[in-house]
Amino acid sequence: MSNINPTSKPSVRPNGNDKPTLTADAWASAALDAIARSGLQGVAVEPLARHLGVTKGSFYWHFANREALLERTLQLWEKQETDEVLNHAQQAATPHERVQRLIGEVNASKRASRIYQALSSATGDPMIAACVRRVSERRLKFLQDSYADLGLSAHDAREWALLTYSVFLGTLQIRRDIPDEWPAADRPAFKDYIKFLMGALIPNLESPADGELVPNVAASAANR
Amino acid sequence: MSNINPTSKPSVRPNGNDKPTLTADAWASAALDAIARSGLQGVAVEPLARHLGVTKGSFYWHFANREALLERTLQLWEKQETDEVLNHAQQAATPHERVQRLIGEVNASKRASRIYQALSSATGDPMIAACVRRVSERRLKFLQDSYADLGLSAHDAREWALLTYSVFLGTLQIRRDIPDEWPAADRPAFKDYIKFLMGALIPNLESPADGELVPNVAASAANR
DNA sequence: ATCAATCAATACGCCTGCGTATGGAAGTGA
DNA sequence: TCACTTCCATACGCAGGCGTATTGATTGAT
Repeated sequence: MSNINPTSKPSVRPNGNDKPTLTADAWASAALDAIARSGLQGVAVEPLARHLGVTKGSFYWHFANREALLERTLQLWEKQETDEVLNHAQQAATPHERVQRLIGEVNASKRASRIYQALSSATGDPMIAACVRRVSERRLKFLQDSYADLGLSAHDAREWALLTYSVFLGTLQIRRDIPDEWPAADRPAFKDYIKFLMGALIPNLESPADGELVPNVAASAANR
Repeated sequence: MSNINPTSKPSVRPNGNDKPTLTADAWASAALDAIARSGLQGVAVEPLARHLGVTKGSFYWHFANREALLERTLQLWEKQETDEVLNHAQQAATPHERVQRLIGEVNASKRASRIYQALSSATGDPMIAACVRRVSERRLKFLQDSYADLGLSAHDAREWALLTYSVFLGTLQIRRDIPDEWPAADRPAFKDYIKFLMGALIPNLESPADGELVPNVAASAANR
């Protein structure tokens, strides 16, 4: 009898001592690591089994097939992505600080960036595409809401959100493609550039003389 | 005897009528198409041979192995990428217009975006990484030079180039991940957002009162 | 103590892609 | 015409991943 049960089934039987007996989520977690390392093709049953120190016999008890593992892995990723990343910025009190935190997030783990890009470039699988879509839309809406809370109109908030999110995504890719061109986090140039980004990505709302918003970036010269 | 010749060998023997006899570049071109369609794993000898209507026997005459095809394909991509994309912007007279053209390029072919991302996510192969790195560095330097020609200092030009390039890359990814959130090129919201981008990504150099450059984005309210 | 359920190992067949070996057809030069 | 080159087909062995079938070991319940 195979465990076709797609939902959760902890079965975390500590077993007393040495053999923890794997969980479906353990496989999904390992699959996520594999995506970060080797892309989507890293999600292969036999290599994963070897990595976990077991054989295929274990896998096909927990999952019907590779597709099922992929589905579970995507659920795990989507949950982590929205819970951890967005909640971090969500906790910020002011919308101003919320956007700031998201911008600072560009220096976050390369792992998340690699997973995202690996999934994003998997254009074939509609399940993956839908998952990436949901995650990306949620991020964008979060940004748009933040800008709206800053006092921008829906139209302007959308434009600023698109701008900032594209900077976020693009920066992740730059850090991957040409890491040498990106200032290391411990060098002064890093904080310098982050300040520049803050100025460029946060509208200046101080001159509503005619009732219109006039966003201005901070003077980059002030950063030096 | 195999054709280990890595350099060019046209051998475009029209053959008179119906069988054009393939070229190494024909294989490379097909491989590039495959990357755009199915990612790096699309570069497989037998599927490509089927696609071209021949068998492996043809391939292993033109190339030593799959790696050699990849190398040739990367050369082709690098050439097209720098020649076609950058030259288009290069022709612009003023640096201001040069940056504008690059920004407008975000609406360019999805094919180029897919190829770039597929190669970028191939972190394993150092040959691919080096190629992506060269292409990306060239683009960034082009942007930096453009901003420098605009009158910015080397430091400021670098920051603006990083910003604009990240917007460029990020926008390509947004258009792939959440195409519905991106205004279609034929709708007024598109030109609207492009204008917004121009304002946000082109520094305003009109107030050098104290000799310092004070870049400002244009009022987004002016776009409506 | 026994029985059933849980989890995993082993062994098998299948498919697909890589690379090689060999031969063959079409043109080319002598 | 005969040798030789160019380009491709065919056939083969190999490796690796997927999925199945079967068996085995450990545990929990009765």
